[in-house]
Amino acid sequence: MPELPKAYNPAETESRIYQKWLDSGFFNPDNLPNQKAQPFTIMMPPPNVTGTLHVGHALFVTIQDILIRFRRMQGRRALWLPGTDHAAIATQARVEKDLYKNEGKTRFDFSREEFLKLVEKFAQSSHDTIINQIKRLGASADWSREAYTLDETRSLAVRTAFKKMYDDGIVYRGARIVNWDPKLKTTVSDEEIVWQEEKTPFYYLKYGPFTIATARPETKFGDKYVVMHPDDKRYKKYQHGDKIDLEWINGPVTATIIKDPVIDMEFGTGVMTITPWHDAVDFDLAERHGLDKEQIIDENGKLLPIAGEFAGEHIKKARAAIIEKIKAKGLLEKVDENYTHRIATNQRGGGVIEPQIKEQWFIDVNKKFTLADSKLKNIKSGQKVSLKELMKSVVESGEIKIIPEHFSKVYFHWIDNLRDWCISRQIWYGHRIPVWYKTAPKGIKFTFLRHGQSEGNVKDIGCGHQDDPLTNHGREQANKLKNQVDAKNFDLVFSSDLSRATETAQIIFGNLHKIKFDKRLREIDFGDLSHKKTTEIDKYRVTGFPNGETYQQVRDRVIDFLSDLIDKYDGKKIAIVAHSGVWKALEIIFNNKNFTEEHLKIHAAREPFEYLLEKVSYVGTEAPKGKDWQQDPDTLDTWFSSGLWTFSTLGWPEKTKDLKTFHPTDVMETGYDILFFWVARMILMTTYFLGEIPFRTVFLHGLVRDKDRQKMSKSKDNVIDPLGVIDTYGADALRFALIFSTAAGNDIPLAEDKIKGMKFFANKLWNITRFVLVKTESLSNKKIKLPDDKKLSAEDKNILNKLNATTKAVTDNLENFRLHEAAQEIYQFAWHDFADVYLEDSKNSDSEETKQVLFFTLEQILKLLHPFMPFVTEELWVLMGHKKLLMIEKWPE
RNA sequence: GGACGAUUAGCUCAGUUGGUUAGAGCGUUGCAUUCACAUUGCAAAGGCCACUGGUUCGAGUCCAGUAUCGUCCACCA
Repeated sequence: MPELPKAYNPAETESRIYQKWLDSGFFNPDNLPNQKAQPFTIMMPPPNVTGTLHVGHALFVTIQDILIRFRRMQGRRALWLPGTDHAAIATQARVEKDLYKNEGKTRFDFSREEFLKLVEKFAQSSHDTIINQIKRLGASADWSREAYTLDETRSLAVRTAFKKMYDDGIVYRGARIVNWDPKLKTTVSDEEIVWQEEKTPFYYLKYGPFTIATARPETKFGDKYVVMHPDDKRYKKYQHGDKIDLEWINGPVTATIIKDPVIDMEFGTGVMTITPWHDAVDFDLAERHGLDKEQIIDENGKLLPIAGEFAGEHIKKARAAIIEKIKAKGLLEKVDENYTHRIATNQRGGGVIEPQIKEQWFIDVNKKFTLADSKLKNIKSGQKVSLKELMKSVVESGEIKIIPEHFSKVYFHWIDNLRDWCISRQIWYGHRIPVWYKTAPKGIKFTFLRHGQSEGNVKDIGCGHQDDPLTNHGREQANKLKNQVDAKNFDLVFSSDLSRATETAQIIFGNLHKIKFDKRLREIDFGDLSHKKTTEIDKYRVTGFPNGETYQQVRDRVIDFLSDLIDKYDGKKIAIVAHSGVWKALEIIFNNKNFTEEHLKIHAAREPFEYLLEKVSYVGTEAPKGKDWQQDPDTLDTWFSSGLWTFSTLGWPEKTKDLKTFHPTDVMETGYDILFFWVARMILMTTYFLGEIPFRTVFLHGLVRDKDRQKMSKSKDNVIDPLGVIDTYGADALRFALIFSTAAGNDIPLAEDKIKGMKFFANKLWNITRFVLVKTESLSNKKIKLPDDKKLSAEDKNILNKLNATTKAVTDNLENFRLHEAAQEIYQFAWHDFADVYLEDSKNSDSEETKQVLFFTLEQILKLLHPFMPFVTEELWVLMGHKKLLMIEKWPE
């Protein structure tokens, strides 16, 4: 037997062992011995490609690797699928920061393509770094399946997802108040905002007979509503809707009194004016009362012409001058210099958020839709549900278990307060929104003329068959229309069929125009649904139309037709003679609208109806054919693609074997700080798209802090660099220190002493093995079988009993996610029961049984410890003479 | 303002469904050293389990309240 060094050397061992594992192929579940075994899946939370490994990564890698290695040894087909996240805003902000620091440039000094190349280059090198660092921790992940949120498969998943949500009316475009970052020039989600305390002067201004208080006088130019609580006795004499003329910053304005209970009577004077364009509360209030909204500040944070002489100035700089003017006009009553309030800033890049009303894409969390195919416990296939209800249901039913349990409450609370999710971002790096627009620069003026009634069967479609000629009554209707329109005004006339519509058109236009017939127009048919309810009609978007067509088929045809018109007839006036179903289709589609009562009224009428077509939009997974289509410049919130992670990584939307085998996944292990950002979004996306849960257990870990419970930060100089730690103490020591003695969900204080202690433990194992090997050298039969009970000494029995108890405890604790307890059990047994006691006693015994118990017990210890300290255990396993890898040894029972 | 946690040895933390004498790591003190390991071993000191009540045969554990600390969410015109 070769002489072993006196101390374990992790640096020499780890890379060699890792390569051995890689060569074995067992990280890939397809290569594991038992292909019929139950799978066990964990999707790795993809680290951002923004930087290098920190202890947070080390923690999640450790926990997940422990779970995976444990289950793999239990014989499960364990898949740990790794990947990285493009982290749109974070990555772009990082590159922009470097660019500005090194070259003094902004992204607007480059073309979109040039800039993206820079970001991609950075992302690629950052990716390589972080992946190699994760490997150094011993991660037994299946690198052959590695995914990236921005790679081709994942991008297709994103586009497919967007399109389906759009088709279901879940994704919509709307003008709403959003968090606008003037610095990065993008919207930011509610979750990405951090609040900072700021001491600022608080101005009391005279607003006619009232005094209003504000910290932001620069937003007040357009204020023309003054709001107070309906129960406020001080302002009893003013009625809701009263108008008052008063002198304001840039001259006289007429103010309107609004009474609303949202006002806090105790705060300030109990009266405020509102700025709906730049404040979420004011926006809601304005929406409630139907008030005007006016933009004061532009996208760069500069004042607009409404500010008069201050127009064009940046709000920060303008404030002092504005206050001077207010003072000069005698409108300043007093100033409170000791006022603190909180300002919203962007977590990434730190710009001060200036709310704006902007056209953005949203996910509607309250809209009911039909979940066609549900495998969920409390939701039946075909049931109508909202995303909120879905998200709640799967946790309430216990299908998804959150550990520690109290986070369920936090989760429910969050859902109750959830607003529609703004998913569009005005940055460049990320998934571009799969919507294309074709614009008609001059616009096409449509006039819709409903054709007269025809003969034939009047079934549920009220106007008969489209190939039937007009009735006498139909001719009367056509003549009536003729008197209502001036035929000379039109450049072009389309009819939707060759019979009654063409006949109607001929009556109206005579020989003035050649009547064009377009087959696509004829085939566009939403039916005459005037007599139905809107909810019934809207259903067709999901279930298809009475004639068997899907909404998407009809829509694509309409878009194709309109796109052709834009190519050929921009600036023209076109009359379309058709039945109401056609018009409805056109209008609804090019405006991206749901059916409304308003549509029904219009289409029930027989009067000509005008519409200006300026733009048509197409939503699809690929760009539409034809010229001049412009893709939406916005990108998607990074969490949109992350939300698809558990199934996009398995190849969705293709129906892959992997998807069938490994989904739903077993465990989602991540930090509690991204429960809302990510975990909730995965539940939303997966239940919606797959009708099943993304994972059975959510296992949340805490934040790693320093020994004094302080957050690690560069400025405090208390950052523990995991790579430095690995170099000094070994990956096993770091892993063990991270999970030892900290319960799930709690923050983890990590001191260097703790890691050092764990290195001692690895070394202890090394020397235990050295001793056992020397002691058992004479054992001829290395295939140990437990000796008969009768021959065993009291010491032998005692240690075997303890081993048995430890094995049970470790297994039980691992199965129930009590990793820290499992670690302590095995630590205690290996060191204080086995080494301190039994091993010492064994020095006085030379019996065959003792040697066998020594050898057997050590084997079991290495197995139990392998998930926690994979490197040293694997190395010792080999030194004990085993040919097969420890990583696929059978877990002790 | 709302929600959720925490309070156990000098320090950092465990303690699963209530059940004998409350545990670990580090630190402290004493002893040991040709021994697999000084990156060690043996031993010891150190706790009114925040406080006050309650439920129970029995409470660190369950309930109510108080205090202190922390986290998250909303929001301050």
